[in-house]
Amino acid sequence: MSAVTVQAKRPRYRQVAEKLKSAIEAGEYPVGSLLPTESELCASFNISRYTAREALRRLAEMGLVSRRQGAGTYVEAQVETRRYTQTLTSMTDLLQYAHDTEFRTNAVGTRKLGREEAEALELPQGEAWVTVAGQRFRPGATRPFCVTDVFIPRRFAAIQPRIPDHDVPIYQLLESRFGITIVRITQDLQATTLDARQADRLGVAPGDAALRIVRRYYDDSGEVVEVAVSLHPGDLFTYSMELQSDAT
Amino acid sequence: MSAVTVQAKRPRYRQVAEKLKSAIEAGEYPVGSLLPTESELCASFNISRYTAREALRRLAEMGLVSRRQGAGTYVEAQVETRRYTQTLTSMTDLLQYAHDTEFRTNAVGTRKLGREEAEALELPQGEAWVTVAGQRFRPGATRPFCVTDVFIPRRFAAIQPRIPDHDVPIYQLLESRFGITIVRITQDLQATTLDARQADRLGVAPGDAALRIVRRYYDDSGEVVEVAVSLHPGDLFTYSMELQSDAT
DNA sequence: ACGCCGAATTTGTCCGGACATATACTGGCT
DNA sequence: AGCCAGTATATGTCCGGACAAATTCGGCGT
Repeated sequence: MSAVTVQAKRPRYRQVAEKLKSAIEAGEYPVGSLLPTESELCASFNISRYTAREALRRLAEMGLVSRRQGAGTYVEAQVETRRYTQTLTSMTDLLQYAHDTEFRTNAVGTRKLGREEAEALELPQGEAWVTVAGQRFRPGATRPFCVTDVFIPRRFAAIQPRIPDHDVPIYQLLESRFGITIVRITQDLQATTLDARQADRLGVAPGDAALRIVRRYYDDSGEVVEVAVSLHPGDLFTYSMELQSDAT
Repeated sequence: MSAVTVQAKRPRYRQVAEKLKSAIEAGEYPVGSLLPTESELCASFNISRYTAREALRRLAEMGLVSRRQGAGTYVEAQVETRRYTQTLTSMTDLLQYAHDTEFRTNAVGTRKLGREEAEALELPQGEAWVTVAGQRFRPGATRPFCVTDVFIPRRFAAIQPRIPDHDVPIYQLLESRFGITIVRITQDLQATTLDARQADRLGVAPGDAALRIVRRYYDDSGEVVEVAVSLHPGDLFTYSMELQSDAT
């Protein structure tokens, strides 16, 4: 039995994809330039169009190239950027609130923001917003692990009656009620020191450390559809996230 | 000009994929069961195998089904979970440290963790770890916006000489030096109150609020290859993240 | 200069067929 | 009962061809 190099026999389209990937990495096809056309690849590699397309599809999935009908295959990146993805399925993942936590709505209303408030949230101050204030409790707890202030543009005011005792996140209420889709979410997390009013709402002492999370939800037109500000006592809450590498 | 319903003509494979998706959502094919085979789909929809495969490929990309050669197409989920992805290309994204910030290494060494320390980090306490302590400064700043403690398993001790004035993240050093791949990262963020020693390292007053971030890096075998603990003064640092919905 | 139209080009969709490879199943042997 | 080989089945790889749809670009006319 001879010691054969265990070079796993890879499919042709994979070999072609790897050759092209190397060429891109070597700078042979700079970012923005066009890759050879499918028929050119067929000729130079002596393969069928199926194999060429399969190779290009893999490169596109890696994010190295993009393809446009009628135009060609453009080089998008010189190296494959590893992507880590965070999968959000329910509020549990993003908001980290187990479904059995209890939300108590303290106030729902519509008002214009004061200048200070608008600046702190980086929102236009002239407009009126639907505002929701609430607390969130773990089962059996007497002291909330979160107080939240939510701001929603006035055009979604019809959502107000569904706010108290909602058991899905407000952004999902907006999605189903108004047929919009949240395509982008930003989150800012910062440590702050609680002032007297905040500490009172959280049931802790003023001056304690708290985690402040500002979430902004954007629809496909880029408009803000919700801003949520949460305060968590430092000893009661940890924000955990897990990032998985996209296996290729 | 008549008001024609702009029902865009969709390709056949897309129509087939949508039909199958609806059937899965309706519970016709429960999770774990087998979808019809390609040849069955060819017959029932009167399509070629190419079209059937293309439809199934879309379902697989949506995460609804998985395919195994020789076995068949298994239903993996009843509904498409919207996935939001966070792309990490460089340290800027994950660590949020611009490349022009300056890292000062305070100490590099090897030691066993004390019991308290090991428990706080949820690490085994018997083993020796390479430890790195450092501060990070913004250009021109006199006070650090971050102090970091890094723990690395002893088998990577050879990395130590490359630690001081590293300009790529340590986990990338480990990847290139030891040929490992980080496939999973977890991050825990919490607000804490600084004790005297921590405040001193950060150059702020004891009792101030700080953001504590614990990052754990895992390789493909599930082993921890690095644990990093960062402390950020509340007034100097905001952790921002942006999640993009995967357009389908 | 400007816009419109048609031709050429390029990728997208779809078909039929063939063989390879992984998996599951069946039946016989020990 | 348990192992093993053979067979059937399912997806994976690959080919050749055809037409559709989007894009590009040159030329023509105004």
